[in-house]
Amino acid sequence: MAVKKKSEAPSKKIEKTEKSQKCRYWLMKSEPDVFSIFDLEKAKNKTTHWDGVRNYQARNFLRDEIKLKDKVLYYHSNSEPSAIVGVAEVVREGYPDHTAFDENDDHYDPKSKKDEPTWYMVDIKHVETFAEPLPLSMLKEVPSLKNMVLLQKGSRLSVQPVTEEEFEAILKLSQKRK
DNA sequence: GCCAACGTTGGC
DNA sequence: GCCAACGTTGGC
Repeated sequence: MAVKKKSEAPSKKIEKTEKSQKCRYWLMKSEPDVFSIFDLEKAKNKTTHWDGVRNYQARNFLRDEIKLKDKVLYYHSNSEPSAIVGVAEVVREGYPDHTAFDENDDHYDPKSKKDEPTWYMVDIKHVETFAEPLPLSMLKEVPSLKNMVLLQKGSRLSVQPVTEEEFEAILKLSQKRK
């Protein structure tokens, strides 16, 4: 090729001074009949796009707040039992949810235009599946989790924030159950 | 399958 | 802008 190769940067010291932006934590719900954590494990690169969210509050998180490397608790809703079943990681930040443009898709939304999309999604990659799911009934018994969005009465946000403390407490619970 | 809690739509 | 009617979510 005629293109001249750019010379390497003279030094790599940037890496050391690079600030490690603290990651945030989220919980995403999925009905296991539709897409379970096992489906995520089996997916190509163990990765999927989180399409089909049609709620504005959740959309705002997907579009504006969820960043690369953020950790995600994977929750099985409408399940027996409903439970947190594992962890995933964000590998692509918010971009338009193309299923909204597809007339044949269940989540088609004629109001969403390609040049001004209403709905967004992120890509997440499987990190771990808990040895034992952590059922809702059990989470409700844990004092340090009482403020979790998931556990609030009437809460049905399918993409919701989780505090670092809550996230750590849940990992610990999972360790204990092994 | 029931139903409470939410979110959205649309008439006024 | 109000609010009734309707549709959806999701636990049980």
